[in-house]
Amino acid sequence: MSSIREQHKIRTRRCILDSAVKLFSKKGFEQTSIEELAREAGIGKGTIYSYFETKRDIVKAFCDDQLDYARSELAAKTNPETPLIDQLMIIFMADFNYVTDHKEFGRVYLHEKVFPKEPLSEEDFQVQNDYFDMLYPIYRRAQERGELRTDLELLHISGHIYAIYLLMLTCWYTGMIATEDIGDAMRTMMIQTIEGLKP
Amino acid sequence: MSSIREQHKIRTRRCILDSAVKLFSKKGFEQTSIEELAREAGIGKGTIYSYFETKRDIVKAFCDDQLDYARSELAAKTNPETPLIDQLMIIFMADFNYVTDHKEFGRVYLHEKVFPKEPLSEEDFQVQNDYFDMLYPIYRRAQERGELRTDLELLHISGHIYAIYLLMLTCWYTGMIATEDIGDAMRTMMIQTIEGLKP
DNA sequence: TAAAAAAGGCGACCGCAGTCGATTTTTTCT
DNA sequence: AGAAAAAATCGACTGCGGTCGCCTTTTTTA
Repeated sequence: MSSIREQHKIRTRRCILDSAVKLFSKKGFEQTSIEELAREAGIGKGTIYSYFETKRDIVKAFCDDQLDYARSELAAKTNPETPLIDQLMIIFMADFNYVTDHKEFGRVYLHEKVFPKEPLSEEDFQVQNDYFDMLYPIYRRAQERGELRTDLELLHISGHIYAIYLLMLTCWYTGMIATEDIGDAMRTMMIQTIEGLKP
Repeated sequence: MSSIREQHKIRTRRCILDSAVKLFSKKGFEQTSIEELAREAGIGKGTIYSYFETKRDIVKAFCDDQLDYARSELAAKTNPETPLIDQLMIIFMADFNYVTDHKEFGRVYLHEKVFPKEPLSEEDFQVQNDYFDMLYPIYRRAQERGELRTDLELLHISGHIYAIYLLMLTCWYTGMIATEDIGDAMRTMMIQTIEGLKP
């Protein structure tokens, strides 16, 4: 039963997130105050805190939604029979482009997700697992085609690729690699990952 | 010429850092206020800001000092003729143990260093380069012994190993891997890095 | 050595993230 | 429908990070 109250809550939540995207993108995360955000959303300051626990949680909620959506879209776009490296590039460059397009959001989100203050909540673990679940079939298929070793755990393969993705992110945020060079760098490192460092 | 003023400044800076270590370790970074820190150090609040630009910079300064020291110590401890994997484990587990012993410091430091708000300053780049310079001889020697491919750039090799280190850090901070299992996990992933994912 | 200049120290003050109790709106009960 | 309970909204308030201009200490100048 979707009462007036429930509908209203959903609408208010959306409104807060929309206002946040607008203001954080325009002025930056730190430079936007909660009061400003409340004004933009047409509600009181305290109300925001009954929807989100902290300012950073607003970013987190938005990014979780976006990634969820982006990844479901993506599943349809990748052809599971193309070479692994090509699939990886499509998947991770999509994520990466999202970050470069929303630098402020990405930074706050990554701080929370990669080096959180407290261990991940049950719910956050689930988001992480859903992500891995999406990738496992791709790796398994690549194993079947003989592109990946079959004596490795899928978890370790997933982790390894993710590590390279993190490396690319930090290289970009620190300014070591320019936006336009990321594609090449990512491909190089992904290939190196698959081939190994050993002669 | 080391005037009264200069000596006093050095002593005050040390005092701030010592007080910070004490309080941040005991109560946590966010839970310690600058006023408290100033009281502990026996100086005024404003004075702290003539030594450090922000609260996080205090952590950054401390960690930079510590890592610098720890790495110089380490150079002496590793035998360049032992197998690469053993050298890597000694180096990266030393860094890692430092982080597990100073979780709060590590977290703030990693946020700044891995996903900074602004691209790294010239000075911070230098710290990064010094670190790489320390590792290059190790990789080069491993290439000469036939443990690593010689057709790869040292930068890419370094980056790859660093990526695995970052992965271990995030697994620990998110609670995916317990402290006592990190050693095994790191070794597994390092070996996988060297061997590659390809059959 | 006295005065001028420079550097350092300081805490009241400002703006903002987050809290809390009072108030309004919606739902449930009779 | 009306009363009581529950949920949601709100903005004044609190505590903290960071600033700024005034005061003290040290150094330089003459």
